[in-house]
Amino acid sequence: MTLRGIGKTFGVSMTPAREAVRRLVADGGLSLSSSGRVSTPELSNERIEELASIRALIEPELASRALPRAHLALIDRLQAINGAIAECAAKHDDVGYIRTNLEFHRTLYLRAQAPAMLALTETVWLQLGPTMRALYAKLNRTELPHNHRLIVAALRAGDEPGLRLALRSDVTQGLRLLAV
Amino acid sequence: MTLRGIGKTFGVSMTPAREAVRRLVADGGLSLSSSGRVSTPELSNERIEELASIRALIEPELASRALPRAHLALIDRLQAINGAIAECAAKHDDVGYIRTNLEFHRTLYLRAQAPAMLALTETVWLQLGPTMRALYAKLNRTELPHNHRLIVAALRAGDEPGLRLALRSDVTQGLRLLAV
DNA sequence: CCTTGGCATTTGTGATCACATTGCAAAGAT
DNA sequence: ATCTTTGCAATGTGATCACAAATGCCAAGG
Repeated sequence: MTLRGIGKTFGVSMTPAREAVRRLVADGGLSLSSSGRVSTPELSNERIEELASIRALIEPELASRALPRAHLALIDRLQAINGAIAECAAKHDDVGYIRTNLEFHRTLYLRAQAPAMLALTETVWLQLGPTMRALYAKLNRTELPHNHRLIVAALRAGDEPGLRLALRSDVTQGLRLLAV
Repeated sequence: MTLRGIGKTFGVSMTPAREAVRRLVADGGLSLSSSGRVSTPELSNERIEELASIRALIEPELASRALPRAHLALIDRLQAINGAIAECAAKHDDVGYIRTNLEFHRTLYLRAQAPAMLALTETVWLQLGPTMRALYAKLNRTELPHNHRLIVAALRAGDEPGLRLALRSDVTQGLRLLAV
């Protein structure tokens, strides 16, 4: 991946390509080695465990803040997204699965009215991007929506501790499988 | 603040100045309005409360992870930094106070061996920068080191719940005064 | 005196250029 | 045959240029 190549790919010059790459590096999605060559960051088990811990800290808090504001229309939308996730799983569409899965979380967290927390969470997602790709390639995809159903059920019941627990499970369960 | 002015200030051209500004914007330290003009971000009470909540979530976790690795030399260094903080408070050196205060936290968190968490925390500190500046200008500075002494004491005693509590108090206490 | 319209200056963005450094590869020596 | 060295191509960085848009100012009219 060269700056000139990226620029030519998107029909722009070097300058915007450099901007984008530097921003990705600043957010942790890419790591630049010495002499500025960019590379996908190394995915050590410690790093994965750490990022999963961050998700387990912040995302239940976001869900808890979204709970009082979650009305029925939102819950229905979440259930619809769950259906789309199952559809992607059936079609073995990995990237669609990951994208829709994150859309489920983002849709819920948007209701939390906590933009800084959401931005931090998305930063963590960005850093986990290659990891998720590797994870869901070797994962049995029929089990994950179970946690999502628990989340929706807790939202309907207004069960705040259950919601936090379901989030924590959903976040850590998948990533724990990768840290072997 | 113009890009050309920043560049001339540091003796470089527009390009590196633009890089730096865009990076600060990406990290939340500055906010660019429409048409790319940079400005210090608005500090609403909700935003301050949200950032304080993030600190209250992550920093006790970092301290808890640092606790098993905190040997005596580290604790002595923390106590020395505490002395420097008191010195800055006596000299009414606001910026030195804030800088040394953050150095106290960073020194502790470095032992947690959690670079991603530390990076996220520093991002939050960056976003709180102007707020801290406004806070410690109107604050009685003789009370804050009390929490730091609690932190050091909990480290010496190996008291993990006490450490978490002291961190949470230290983080939220100051910022709560500003959200009036 | 206030408001509004237009104009000039300024500013950010994107492109292109020049240069130093790195990486690769080919050729020669052991 | 393999290792080393040397040279070239390619890449990132910083500077400068061209352009479009926005901001501020000044004047003219109400």
